[in-house]
Amino acid sequence: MPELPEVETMRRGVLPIVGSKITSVERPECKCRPILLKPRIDRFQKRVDGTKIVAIDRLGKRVVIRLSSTEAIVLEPRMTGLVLLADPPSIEHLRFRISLSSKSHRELLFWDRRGLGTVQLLSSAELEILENEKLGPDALSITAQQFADRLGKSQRAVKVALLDQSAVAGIGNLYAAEILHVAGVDPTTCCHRISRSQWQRIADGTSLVLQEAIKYEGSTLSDGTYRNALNESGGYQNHHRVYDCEGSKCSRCGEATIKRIVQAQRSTFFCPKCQRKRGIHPSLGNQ
DNA sequence: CATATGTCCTGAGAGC
DNA sequence: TGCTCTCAGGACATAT
Repeated sequence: MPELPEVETMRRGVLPIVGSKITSVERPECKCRPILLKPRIDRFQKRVDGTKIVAIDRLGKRVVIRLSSTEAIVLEPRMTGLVLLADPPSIEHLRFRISLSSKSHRELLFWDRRGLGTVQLLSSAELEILENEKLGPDALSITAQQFADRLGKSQRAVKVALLDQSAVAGIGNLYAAEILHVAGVDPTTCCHRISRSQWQRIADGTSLVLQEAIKYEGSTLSDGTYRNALNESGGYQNHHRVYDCEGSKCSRCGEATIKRIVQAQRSTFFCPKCQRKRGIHPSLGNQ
C-alpha cells in the first residue's frame, strides 16, 4: 500500500527518464476492469505525444510527471499500483504504458493488480488546485504548528485524523501507527486533547519515521505487492516497530506486547505502555 | 461544515 | 481437494 515513502521511492526510481520525450501512450489489453484514465486514451495521446518530461515530483501519495506542455501526468497507485521502468510482476495487470525516446529506458509502466489506482493528465491549473486546496502540507516537512492549526480542534482520534490527506499529505495506515509509536501517543486520543509538546513529538516522529522508511525504500508487506521502479522489494518491513507486530514485545519499553485494535475499519497497532493517555491515572481494582 | 460509512478491486488465507 | 467467505486499505461518494 504505497504511502509517502513508497511513492517517494518510486519517484526517485524513475528520475532517469527526465529529459526524455514521450513518443506514445497506450492502454494495454487487460482482461480485468480498466483503471480510471482521464481523459480517455485518444485525447490523452494527442495532448502528450511529442512532449518532453521536464521534472518528476511527488504530491502526497502521487507521482507527478511534469511535461514541457506545462501539463502533468499524475499517477496514483492507491493500494497496489506500481510505477516501473523494469518488467512488471505480471503482464496481466499492466494498465498504462508511456513509450519514450530514451536509449536507456524505452518505457515507463503503470501496473496495478487490484486496479484501484488512477492515471490522470492535469493542466497546471488543475494540479495547483490539487496541491493548494485539496492536500494538506507534505508530511515530510510538516511542522508541529501546522499539525496543531489543522487538527488541534478536531474531535477525531489522532490516528484516524493522520490519514486525512487534506490535513497532512502522505501518511497512510501503516506509517500513522509507526509515527504515533515513536511519538508515544495513544492512537485513540482525540485531537483536541493533544498538547503542544505531543504535537511536537508527532511532528518529529513523522519526519523520523518517513525518512527512515525512505532510506530503506519503503515497506514490502507479506503480500509482496510493493516494489520499487526496478521491481525490487523494499526493506523497511524489517524495521517496523508496531505495524503487523501484534503479540511481539515492544522494542521501545521492552516489556509490553504490541496490540491491535480497529479504528475506522482499519487496523491500528500500538504499545499500550508506551502510548498511554496522559493525566488520568488508570482506575485501580477493576481488572 | 465536520465526521462517519459504504464502495471499488483482487488475491491470499481460513474454514469447512 | 475445492468451494465460499473474509480481509487488506488507498481515496472518493454519499449519508448523517
